[in-house]
Amino acid sequence: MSWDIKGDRPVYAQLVEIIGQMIIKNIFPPDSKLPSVRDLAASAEVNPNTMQKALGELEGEGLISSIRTTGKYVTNNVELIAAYKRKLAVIELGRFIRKMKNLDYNLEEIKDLVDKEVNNGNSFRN
Amino acid sequence: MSWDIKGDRPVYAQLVEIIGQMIIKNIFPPDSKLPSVRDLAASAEVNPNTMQKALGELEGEGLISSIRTTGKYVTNNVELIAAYKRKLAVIELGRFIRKMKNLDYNLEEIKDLVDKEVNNGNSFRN
DNA sequence: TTTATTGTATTATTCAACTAATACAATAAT
DNA sequence: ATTATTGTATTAGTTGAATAATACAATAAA
Repeated sequence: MSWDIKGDRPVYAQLVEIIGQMIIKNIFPPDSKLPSVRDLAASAEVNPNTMQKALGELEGEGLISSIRTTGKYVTNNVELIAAYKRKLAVIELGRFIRKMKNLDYNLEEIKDLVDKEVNNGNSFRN
Repeated sequence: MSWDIKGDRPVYAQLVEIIGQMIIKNIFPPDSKLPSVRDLAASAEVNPNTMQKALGELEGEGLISSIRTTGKYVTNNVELIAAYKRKLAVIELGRFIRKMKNLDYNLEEIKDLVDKEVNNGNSFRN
C-alpha cells in the first residue's frame, strides 16, 4: 500500500480512505499501534495537521482510539471493522448502479457488463 | 431530468455530467438546438459563466457545436453520442471495480454482490 | 528528575479553483 | 437601421483546503 495522493480531492479525505483500507486489509491489524501522527505525516509527505484531521475522522468512526502520550490504536472490534467494510461497499455499489442508470443502462445490462468484465477480463490475479 | 446540484463537487462538472446524460437520453436529441446559455443557466439556477464552462467542455468532446449569435446544437453524429455513453460506462465500471478491490473484494465477490442487487433488489421499476 | 515523544489545539497564511459581474462582439429579427 | 439575442471574453471576488508555525499537555523512558 502506498500513499498515492491525487490532486482531485481533498488530501485529508484521501488519507481517510487509504488508512481505512489499510485497516480493512489488516495492514494495520486490530489492536495494533499506529505510527505516530508525525511519522505517518512524514511517510505520506503531508502536513501533520492534515494527517491529524484524517485520523480524527477515523476515530469518529470508531476504528481508531487515541491514548494521549502513548499513541493511536486500531480498534480490537473486528466486527466493527467488518461492518465498516460492508458499509463502504454498499455505498460504492449504490453509487455505481445510480451512475449507470443515469447513463441509461438498466439493471440487466449492468449485470451483464459486470459479468463480462469478470469472465473475460484481464484478471490473471484474484 | 432535474438540475440537482450538490455542494460536494464543482458545479460546472456536475452540469457537464447532467447535460451529457440529457443528450445520451435524447432529452436533447441529435441535431436539436439547445436553449441559450442564459436560459440554461437560469433554469439550473447557476451563473451563466458556469453554464458556459460546462457547455464548453461538452463542445470539446464534440457533443455540442456553437454557431455564434444563433445558438448551440447537439451533434448529429449519433455514433459519437453512443461512443460517449460507452466511454463513461467503462470509466464507471473500472472505478467501481477498483474501489471494491481496494475494499478487499475479489472479482467473484463483486459479481455476486451485483447479481444479488439485481435480483432481490428493490427495483420495481426498470 | 529530566528528557523525549506522544497527541492536541490555535492562529495565520497561502493558494487554487470556482463563481460572479460586467462588458464586448456578432448577427438574426424586426 | 435598430433592436434584441446569441456566444464570448475579461476581470474581480469568494471560498475552502492545505500548509505552516507554534504552543500546550501528558506521560513513558532515561
